[in-house]
Amino acid sequence: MAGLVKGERSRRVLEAVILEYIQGGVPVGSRAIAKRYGLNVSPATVRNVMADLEELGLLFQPHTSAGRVPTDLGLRVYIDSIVQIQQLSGADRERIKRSYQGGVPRVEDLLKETSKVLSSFSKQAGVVLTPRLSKIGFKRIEFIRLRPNIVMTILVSKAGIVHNTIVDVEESITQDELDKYSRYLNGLLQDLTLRQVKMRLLEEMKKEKVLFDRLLGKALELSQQALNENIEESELYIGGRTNLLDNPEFADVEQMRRIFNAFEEKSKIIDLLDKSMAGKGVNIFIGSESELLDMENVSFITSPYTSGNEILGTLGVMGPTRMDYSRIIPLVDYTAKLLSKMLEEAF
Amino acid sequence: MAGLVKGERSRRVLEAVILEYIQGGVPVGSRAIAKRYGLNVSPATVRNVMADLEELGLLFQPHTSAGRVPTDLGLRVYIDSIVQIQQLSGADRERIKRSYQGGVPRVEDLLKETSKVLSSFSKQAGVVLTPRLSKIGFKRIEFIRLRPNIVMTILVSKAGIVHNTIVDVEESITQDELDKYSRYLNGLLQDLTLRQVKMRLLEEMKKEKVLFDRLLGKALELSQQALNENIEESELYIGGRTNLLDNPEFADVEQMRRIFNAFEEKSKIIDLLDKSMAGKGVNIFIGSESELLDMENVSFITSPYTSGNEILGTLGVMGPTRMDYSRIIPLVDYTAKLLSKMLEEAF
DNA sequence: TATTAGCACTCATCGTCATCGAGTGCTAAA
DNA sequence: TTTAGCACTCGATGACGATGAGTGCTAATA
Repeated sequence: MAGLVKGERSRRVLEAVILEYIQGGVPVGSRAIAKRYGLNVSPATVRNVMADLEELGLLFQPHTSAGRVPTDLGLRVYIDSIVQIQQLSGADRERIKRSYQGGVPRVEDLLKETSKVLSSFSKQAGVVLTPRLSKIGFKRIEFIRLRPNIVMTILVSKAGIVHNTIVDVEESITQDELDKYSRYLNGLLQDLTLRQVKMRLLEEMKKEKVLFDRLLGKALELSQQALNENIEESELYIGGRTNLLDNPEFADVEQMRRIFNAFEEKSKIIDLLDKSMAGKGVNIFIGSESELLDMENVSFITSPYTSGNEILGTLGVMGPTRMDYSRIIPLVDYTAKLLSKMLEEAF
Repeated sequence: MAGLVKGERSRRVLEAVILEYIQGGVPVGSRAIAKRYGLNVSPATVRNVMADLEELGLLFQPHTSAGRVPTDLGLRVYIDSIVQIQQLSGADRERIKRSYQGGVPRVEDLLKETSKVLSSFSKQAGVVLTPRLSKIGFKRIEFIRLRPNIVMTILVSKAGIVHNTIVDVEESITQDELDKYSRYLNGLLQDLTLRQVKMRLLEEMKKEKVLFDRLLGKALELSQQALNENIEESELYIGGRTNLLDNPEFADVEQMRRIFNAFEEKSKIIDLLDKSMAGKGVNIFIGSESELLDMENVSFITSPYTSGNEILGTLGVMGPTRMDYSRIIPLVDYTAKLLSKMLEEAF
């Protein structure tokens, strides 16, 4: 796709149109480009180039006498082969780091804060997909008897993620019994991920001795139930939703409704971010490319974050396709790396 | 204020204007009211009455040749002394109950679900303020050593609300030690509310024996820290934000921005709901009455919910001042009672 | 005296129409 | 190959009049 645009000048013009469009949000004409951007050619020449670019599907003309607007494809080409991503300035990095001040935070708070950091530095919405429970390392399980036959299970991960469930048991159990269960399980499950824990529990349940050891059986059953639901699911933190309202292209209510519906549903955005977990480094979905969402004009810039070698989740920025990619791409990249580093310490 | 409106007919007219306005959202004229609402008077008479009501500040005329619109004061009079709140129909009650299907939920899920129920039945936004931690009953405390000098504390309430904090300790502690602490505290603190727990801890720390018992001292200190923050704060669940986008009066972006900013900030709405915790039964804030919010045209219909005799939090519906009060008031009322009943079982 | 019919008046809304100007494509000259 | 020149397109803007819903006032009526 990089070879799609033939000459240096065409590339310059495409870049100019996009930069101008990103800044102004209105179709951009040949004059403006010829004047600024020091191409040293006349508007007429620019017009010719633009006509070529339009034929290639990179630019688009809303109506005959209007300027040009980049298409999603045009943005794609620009991002893949024209724009050069510079590093974030040292000052910016410092400012981002400073946003995470304070003592040792809980992982959830760290992630929530990250969504805010992303949004405030991008002036768009920041999104952070939490790690799936199945990926986190087991630390401890507790059972607490809330009512005679209602037990709360609390799972704590190595990194300090807490997850609780309510289990309905058929016969009433005493707290003493429950304490025994948890002591037993805490010994058995050290140093596994929750996914491994789940499998381990299944293995154990098959062993013969379970048949003879009621304690064991019950403990296994209970924890199995606690793990049964949604350990493969992630949560989504969204920061700075209202920033999106400042984008003039979202001024009409219909568009806004779609976006805020997606915020409320979350599942669609989660699916999209899930996808981006596979690829390393920064990932970009431009407008219609993310078919999942019935949202035209919306782009995502995402990056997975890790701890050690394990990919835990994804974070990113959501904004209009007309977004300052050259600024936000390094922002997302840096934030992901910073978060990964902070998590490395915690996990 | 009830006596503000002199005659029966005036009241009927005020009611008619409000009903018509709630339905249509546009200024309502004398003809429409004379025709429907069987007043058996001519439009001219209605006009005279309307002029009187305007003088009283209950109606308002956007411009000379337009119909009338109720003012916030007009709505207040209507709600306080005209509208009669009927019971929710049995069918509606059934439908609401059915929304809470499924097994024993966690309290948080129950509250979150409630915000959704409120929004879906009102077609507006539903809000639920969670109980302050300080009000809930202590069940259990656990300490977990995440890293040598980082300890996670987990508080569990009787009703199964889980709250965790991270505490930074100066010298490293073993898990065994921590287990001793928690055993000790769990014995000490049974059957207190968290507020009482906090005070109890302070008392204990003053006793002489603490000076001689290092274990004791450390345990107290640790739990004290865990309780230090935000046990007087509440969380806010908001359901059905996007419903508000359907209200034509919020079509303009500026208004929308204000509202969604409030959703993101939350603190203003929390303050407002906090206020309504004092009054028993349904509470109504009409437009400018809730000066806290810089939101014209927004009303809140709220009600506290309880468990036993204790007021735990508030729930309600947030919508345009032009809202179907006669339907939503009983909805909020019933939902608060239903939730209270469900919580009574849990607490 | 309270109500109502009648009527002139007001004013937001809507469609029409002309103007304006940014931007284009094309042609011919450089 | 580039560019100056020019006719053309078309959305945006604003003026204008027609429309009609709704009013307030006055005089007639019950």
